[in-house]
Amino acid sequence: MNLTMLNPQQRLAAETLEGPVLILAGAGSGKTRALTYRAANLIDHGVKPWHILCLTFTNKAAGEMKRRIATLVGEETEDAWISTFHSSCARILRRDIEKIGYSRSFAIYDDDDTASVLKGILRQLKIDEKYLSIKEMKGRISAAKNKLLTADEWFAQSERDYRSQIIHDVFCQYEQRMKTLNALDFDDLLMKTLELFADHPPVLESYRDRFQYVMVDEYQDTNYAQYSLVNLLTSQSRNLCVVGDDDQSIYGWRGADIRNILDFEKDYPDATVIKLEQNYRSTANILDAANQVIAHNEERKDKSLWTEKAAGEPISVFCAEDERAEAGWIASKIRHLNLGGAALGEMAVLYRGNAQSRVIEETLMRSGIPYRVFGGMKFYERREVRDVIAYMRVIANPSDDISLTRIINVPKRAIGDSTVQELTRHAQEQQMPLFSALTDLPDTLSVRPRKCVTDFFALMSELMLAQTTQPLDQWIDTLIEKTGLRKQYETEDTDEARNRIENIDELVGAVHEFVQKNPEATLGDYLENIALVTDLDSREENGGYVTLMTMHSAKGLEFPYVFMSGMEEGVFPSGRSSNSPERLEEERRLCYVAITRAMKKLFMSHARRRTIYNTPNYNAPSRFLEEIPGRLTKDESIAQLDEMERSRTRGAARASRPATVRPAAVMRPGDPLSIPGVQKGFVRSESRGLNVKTPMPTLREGDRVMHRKFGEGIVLSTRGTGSDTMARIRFIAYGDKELALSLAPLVKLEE
DNA sequence: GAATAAATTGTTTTT
DNA sequence: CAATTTATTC
Repeated sequence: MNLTMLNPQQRLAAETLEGPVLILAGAGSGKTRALTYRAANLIDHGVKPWHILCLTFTNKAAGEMKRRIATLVGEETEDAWISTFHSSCARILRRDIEKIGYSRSFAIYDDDDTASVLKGILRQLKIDEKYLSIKEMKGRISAAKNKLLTADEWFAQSERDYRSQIIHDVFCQYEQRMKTLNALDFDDLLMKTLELFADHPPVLESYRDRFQYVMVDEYQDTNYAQYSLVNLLTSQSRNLCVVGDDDQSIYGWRGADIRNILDFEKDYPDATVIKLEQNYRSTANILDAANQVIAHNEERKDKSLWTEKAAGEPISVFCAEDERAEAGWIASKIRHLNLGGAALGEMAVLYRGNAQSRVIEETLMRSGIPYRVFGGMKFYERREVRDVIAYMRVIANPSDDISLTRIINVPKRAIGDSTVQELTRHAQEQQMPLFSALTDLPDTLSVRPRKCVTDFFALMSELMLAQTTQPLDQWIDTLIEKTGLRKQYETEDTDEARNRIENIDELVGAVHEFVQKNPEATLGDYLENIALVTDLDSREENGGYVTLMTMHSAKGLEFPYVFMSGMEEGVFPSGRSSNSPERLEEERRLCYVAITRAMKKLFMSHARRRTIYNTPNYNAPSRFLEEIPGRLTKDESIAQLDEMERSRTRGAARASRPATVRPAAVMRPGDPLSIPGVQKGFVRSESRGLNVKTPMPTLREGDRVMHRKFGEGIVLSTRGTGSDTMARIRFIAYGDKELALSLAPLVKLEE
């Protein structure tokens, strides 16, 4: 194996093949490279690929690793398991879950599905949602499962008060219901695998024999269940190599336990510890900022990243009037980067919460900048897509009542709520799945609904039969055709309907593609594939669009140009973390993750006024901004004014006729630019005399202008002459406005 | 049973 | 505010 491409630490990581290994890999330190070389080196040393297990958190990371190992060792990697925790567990369970009393055709339920299950239970137990919400219940169950606690065990360690009893009841019902539905939630995938191993030692033994070399990526994000799984598999071979960075632990709220990585050396006193501290990604300025921010955390392993790269450009910081102006600044910067030769695919706008994306989206759309939003409403969460999938799921697993109730009246076929309730009640009495109630009809049902239900059952039978006779790609066409799922939108002449048709077609296309890639694939294979996939996995690098995503989703990615928006107290760090030092440290780690995504240039922005739930908020700049030394930043809120001033003087000097002098523009109370409490940015303008008379710019169609409040815009048209000239201007962030040139604080921008 | 109007309610992050 | 859920009318 040629390891000369690696630095000494990476090389040590790739060469330490036996025994426990801890690789502490800082951001951008080439950890994937070290890991892939290590896997390749194992194979090079005669380890058979099927003895290797690589566990990651995302499909994307797994795919990337698989691809890179393949290029190093050729096509021999097919037999190695390189996949996410969840899909590895699903694969193990598909084989042997019958040993613990489930059917192998089990469905994997996502958040929406489990919420429906819980909703039904809360309704049945007549529990007021205000007393115990679905959201809380989901959280409780997930947290318990992450700690491998059953409902009873959870109750035993709870306060055991009345409310805990209720929670316990719901928890028990949930478990029971999931079993009759033949469904597993995400956490079950791990927990049931461990249950299988605990109850059936020979199964565990077979996997221990198989996986003699185990590697775990992002170890700082493992929860107790994942930790247990890994340690159970490797307790004999002791060939466990984990990679991670305690500074990038950002999933604590989801049960990830940072102690798993902090205590690795306690778990394995003989572990080889390797630190990767050279960063290959970011400029020195960016790295310096990241180091300075994270240094404010108490609980962390001591390490510091360094780089050979030059200082690079300073970090641009911008204080905007409100979130629209912030978005306008971002759009303006993106446009200028793009004009300067940078591809849109090299840029990412990051934010703390998905809700923040909307204003940015609107602004980018208005300025004609192509973008794609990742996270948020995912493709597989669209209603029409879920409807198609629900059909597929019922056909693969007729016990899946949740999916069946979803589609029983989609498209509309006159099976209304009351009929469904009748059927559900009957099924429950007879202890059978809802699907069986479609043939075994309750006597109470009247003639009309009876016919509708029978017709529906005939349709489903037909589809089930077709599924056994047709290849999957042909069958999906049959499904769309016979159900009329596409047709229901064809008659509708709205953008929404067209969009839904587009999504259905895209899903059908995806199935066809899946069959192309896996000719032997069954319906079950396809369903499994989509159950564990997210839209993050579909991101193409260097696409011709700007990437919009949360800071969490950005982990593991890198972009030459990164915008961190909403750098405000209460937004980032999130208001919910302010009362807990641990949570604040996690927010800071998130900030560290976000900063270290940037390769060449980082932009940070905050808004003085931000509208949240329709109420204006005035937030102070984020503490994280203050944790970055001033020598690394450049305040663009002032720079923008400088630019205005420069353009103005230039414009005035060049003006062939005497500049029109206009009366002093006086700031009035209530003017958005003079809200009390301003510390940064535009308030400086007063001291810099920007509010006094300025020459009226001569503008023509197509000119780019900068407005003090509205930011950048393009002149659409002008009318009138002299001091009465009015210009219609399309602002990036604020849309079209008609302004009097003699009054508006406008300057022409030089291209 | 379906279409429409009214009312409610929520916002971190996600494999 | 917008999206979802519930009430009302046909």
